[in-house]
Amino acid sequence: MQAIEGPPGLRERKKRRTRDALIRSALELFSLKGYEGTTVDEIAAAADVSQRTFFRYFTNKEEVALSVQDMAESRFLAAVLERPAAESPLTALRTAVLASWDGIEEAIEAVVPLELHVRTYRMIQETPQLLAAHLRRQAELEDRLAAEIARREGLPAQDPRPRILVAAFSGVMRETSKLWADVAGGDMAELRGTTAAYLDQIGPALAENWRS
Amino acid sequence: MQAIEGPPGLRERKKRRTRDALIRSALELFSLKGYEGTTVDEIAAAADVSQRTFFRYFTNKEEVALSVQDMAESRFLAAVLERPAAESPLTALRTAVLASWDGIEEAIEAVVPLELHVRTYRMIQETPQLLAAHLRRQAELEDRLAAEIARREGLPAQDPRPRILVAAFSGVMRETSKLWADVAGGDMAELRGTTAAYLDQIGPALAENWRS
DNA sequence: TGTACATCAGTGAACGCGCGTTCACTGATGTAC
DNA sequence: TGTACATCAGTGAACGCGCGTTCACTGATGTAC
Repeated sequence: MQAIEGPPGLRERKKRRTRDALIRSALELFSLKGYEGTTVDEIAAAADVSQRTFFRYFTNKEEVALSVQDMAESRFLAAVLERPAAESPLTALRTAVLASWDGIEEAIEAVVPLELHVRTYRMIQETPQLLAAHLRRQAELEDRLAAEIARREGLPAQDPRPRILVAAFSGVMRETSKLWADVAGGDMAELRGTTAAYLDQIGPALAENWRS
Repeated sequence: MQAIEGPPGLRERKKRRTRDALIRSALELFSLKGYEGTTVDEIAAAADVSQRTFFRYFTNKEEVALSVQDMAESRFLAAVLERPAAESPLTALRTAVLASWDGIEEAIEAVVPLELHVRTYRMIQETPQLLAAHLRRQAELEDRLAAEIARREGLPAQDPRPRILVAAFSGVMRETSKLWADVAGGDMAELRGTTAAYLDQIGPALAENWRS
């Protein structure tokens, strides 16, 4: 029997609040004192819970740093799963990522100020341990995306095309995300524009001669 | 005045031997007891030096695990720098990677048995912390490759094509490397074949319709 | 509406552990004359 | 070939530190009747 999700009870709402408080406290402290300069104990204290409780919500310190980022990636994956089978693989990825950005600012703001999230994104890029963890998660996402595309297209697991496509696509996303945080200062409209422009460059980038 | 590299003296040769001994001891222990199950003290003891000495050669435990892999990547980067400017970007990458594999088995064997290197490669893929560190280094390599291609082609820094090309290319390399370690059991001839075949799939992978 | 019980979020305190660093030092290798 | 000095790889011992875990427990929320 599958439990139908009703409105969350008091217990669930309190959990959500505790979790959000931990994330907010963590990102603020990271922004202030750096990732390595912040201890788990400090985060817990700032969120007014015990250190023990921190570890009930996050299995390690990395996880809280990447939690908002993670949410954005889950939305993207969910959006891909919803694309109609008629769309070509690249079109599906493209429309999915744009769709996943609808309402994302509100979703983030429900947890942390958008501006703090942008600062956190920059911090991830600059902190070797976090960048490494982030890239590993991205690689996991790429695996799932490639599997989904193979499924949609009815391809055998060893066909290389889904993985190659996803790698090129993800490369574009990595670059545009960096521009979004560093140059555009977190402006989503600009991110949409840059992403569309960069995706259009995939074909030319793989052409033999760039000077034609 | 640039010091011309003469043949290495006794001191240099001993350093090289100490370093190689540390790598060999480390990879063997990792293979035997896992990365996290092996301490730096054990590695140093197995190589018959003090723990203090270990940290003169490697800034941290990750670095020794990835050292052989690192060598292969340096060779690739060096090979790219040697490609004639007349070659198109994708051709340059392709010929460079194949060239960098000439004699690589001997270069690896000079440090550790090839078979141990293959087992290490698999271990890296399976150990979250190492995979993360490895992907971060790959990302750094991608940055340098993209910069070199932009330079060759005389492109402004913000042109997205070098980065997109390098991302797609690196995606192929990641996949074929995994196949090399997991399926081909470290056979370089097979790696060459798979890589060539996969690179030929880049174009088709980015085509709109895969069923044509 | 009230009672009895089950669930489970949060606690407090303590701890093991290995990484990476710091100190002042020794002795082998390299170099100059 | 020998002496005097400079360089630098390696040592030994000790330590600070924070992460992540373990224990037995409390009290708030949820549920059944």
